[in-house]
Amino acid sequence: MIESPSATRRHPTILDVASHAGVSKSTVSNVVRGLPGVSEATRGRVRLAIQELGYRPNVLARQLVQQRTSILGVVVGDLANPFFAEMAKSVERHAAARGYTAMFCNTEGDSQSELAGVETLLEHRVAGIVFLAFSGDSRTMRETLQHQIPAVFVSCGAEWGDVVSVDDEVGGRMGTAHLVDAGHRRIAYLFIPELEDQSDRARWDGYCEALKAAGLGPPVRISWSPPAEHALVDGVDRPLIEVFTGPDRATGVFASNDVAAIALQEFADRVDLRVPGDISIVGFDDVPMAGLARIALTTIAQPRDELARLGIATIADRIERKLKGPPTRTLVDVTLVARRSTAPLRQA
Amino acid sequence: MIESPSATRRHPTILDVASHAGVSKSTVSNVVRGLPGVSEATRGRVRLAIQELGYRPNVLARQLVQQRTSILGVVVGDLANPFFAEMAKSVERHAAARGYTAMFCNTEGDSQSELAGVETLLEHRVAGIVFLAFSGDSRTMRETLQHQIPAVFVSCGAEWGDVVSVDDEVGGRMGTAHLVDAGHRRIAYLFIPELEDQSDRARWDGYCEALKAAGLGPPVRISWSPPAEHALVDGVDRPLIEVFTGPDRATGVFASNDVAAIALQEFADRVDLRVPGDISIVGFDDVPMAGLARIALTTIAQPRDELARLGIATIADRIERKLKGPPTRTLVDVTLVARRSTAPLRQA
DNA sequence: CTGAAATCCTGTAACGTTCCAATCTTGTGA
DNA sequence: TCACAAGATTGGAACGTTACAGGATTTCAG
Repeated sequence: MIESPSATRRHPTILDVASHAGVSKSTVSNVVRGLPGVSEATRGRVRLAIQELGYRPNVLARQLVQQRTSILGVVVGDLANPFFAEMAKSVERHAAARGYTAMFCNTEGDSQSELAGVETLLEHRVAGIVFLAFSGDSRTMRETLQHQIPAVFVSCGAEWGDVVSVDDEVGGRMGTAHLVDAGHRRIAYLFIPELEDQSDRARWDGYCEALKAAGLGPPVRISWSPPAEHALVDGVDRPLIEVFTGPDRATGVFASNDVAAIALQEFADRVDLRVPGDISIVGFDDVPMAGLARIALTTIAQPRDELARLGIATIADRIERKLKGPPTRTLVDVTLVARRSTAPLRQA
Repeated sequence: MIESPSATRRHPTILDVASHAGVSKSTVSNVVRGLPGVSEATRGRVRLAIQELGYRPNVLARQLVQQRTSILGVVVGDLANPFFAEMAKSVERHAAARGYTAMFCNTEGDSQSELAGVETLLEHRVAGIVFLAFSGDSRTMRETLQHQIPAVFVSCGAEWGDVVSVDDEVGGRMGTAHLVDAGHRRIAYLFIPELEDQSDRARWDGYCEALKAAGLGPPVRISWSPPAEHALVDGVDRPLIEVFTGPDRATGVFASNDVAAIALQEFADRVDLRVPGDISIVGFDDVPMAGLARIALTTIAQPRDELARLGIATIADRIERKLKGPPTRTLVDVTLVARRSTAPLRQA
């Protein structure tokens, strides 16, 4: 079959199929959707016509008349971040399994572009929104709420809406306690301010509690923007290295996520601090990289696929009205994976 | 403003806005789209009504009548693979910058789900498809071609359509030559069969040429499915370790991508082979992880963001008919990043 | 035969936009 | 005061589908 190269032939519509098969468009529609009440003979003829014309239903038109789409918006903090990448992949798979198509939008943790992204999703009349990251910006939230579109927050807290997540506070406590048990007395908390969300704050709470429970303190908060050699330590700008060399130096660090933990490990390598010799590091998430022998990061593992599965199940049930009533809160368990980035404190 | 909690109020339409502002729907449409020919006074009234009702245009309806969407389908091999994750992020950003929304679909390198994904994208009447991975399956290709929808292949070859990519053959040659220059005489080629595409094959060609040019050979082909201790070496199933311990052992490996290279490095670490002491490894892609001090992988770097930018520019130009004529082929340069996974061959 | 039920099929009215030709204002110069 | 142009506004016809009420046709028991 030769076609004129530039003549962009229009898509055949249900009407073309109908006239080609000698039936009405309603019948074609019924065949396409596999509804009963069409004779085998007609069904065959219609299918043949569909084949011959290369007809493909126009989802747009369908969705317009049905007043609902099967698209799920997915808000991701940073697609290039391994944790989000894994989550995004799982979410996409589970969404597809339930008949939804995922539409991602990437927000550099920036509530400005988060808002723009949600706006775009709403214009596309997505059936619901899955937040894998949520800045907590209240306007976005209200926008969404106001339009009565289901939203689920997976692994990122929110005051409102269905939440599927690990118990971040417990995780924070476990990670910190692991360091305490190893004899560390001065333990810092590391996080990346750009990406901080409610989950991080809960992890911080867990960290504080664990410290308190062990009679240690006060908490030390290191906020670090990755490429920096300096960091904001408890609010004052300090060369990062001092945190681990001064008289009151920290020997343990609980990081609110693996990316931060690995970045710190990298920093330590560069300035000749030993991990775990000089610093023991505990991360959070258990990204695939953390399991490499050369990284060997002790971390708090989240069951990513399970979170994605539950998240999709929750929002799908909301959309399909199988789930009604007040927001639900589903928590799944976290586990500590001990690797070689932590060790008992060397006695001085 | 109190709303009944379960009554999912319908979205206001352009007609609601029109009657609320006391104008016709056409005028509202003109205001929304920012067309000229609307008096300032009316414009203001309409904007107010939009505000008050919380109107948001329905992209579906717009696209239906306009016969085109502003959605770009993006076919990704594996979102969790760091190379694809970075590319996906860049692609999304550049697409958004040109007014397009990206719709990803993940195909586990499996041409079955690639086909299904493309099918879904076509049903959504995407304006074009960006392939970040392409199995080369001819039916998919023909499906797409047949519907006259623009497609661009970014960093993955195809016999047909616009291609934006690095010169994989040159890359393969450079990577292999780096090992040759370091004195290695027996150099293997490592790849992951599940994800092999035309780019990989071009890299293989480059590898073979470099070997030939140096008077070395024959090529050794290791196909490896990640968690395995065994591998298909030149077609025969062998314990992977033998490749690096036998009498004719390989001392250098050129891997067709960083993920494979890092997996091999991990394997080497586990079985006590030293990198680069016993094996020198060169990867391809320069994923972020490769730059970590603990990984320090020598690799061929692709300018990912540039590829994404050019890819989006190409397909956008096709869609907007600024680019006509036969398929284009844009090549961008590749650079060797020497790190610590390669070293001169130890003299035995 | 007849009437009713079952089966198969169809036509019309949405859905929420954009496009376009036509109409209604207004302002201006003669 | 009028004719005319320019500007502002409008109504109706698409776009490709689904929903649904009803129209044919067939089947079958009485």
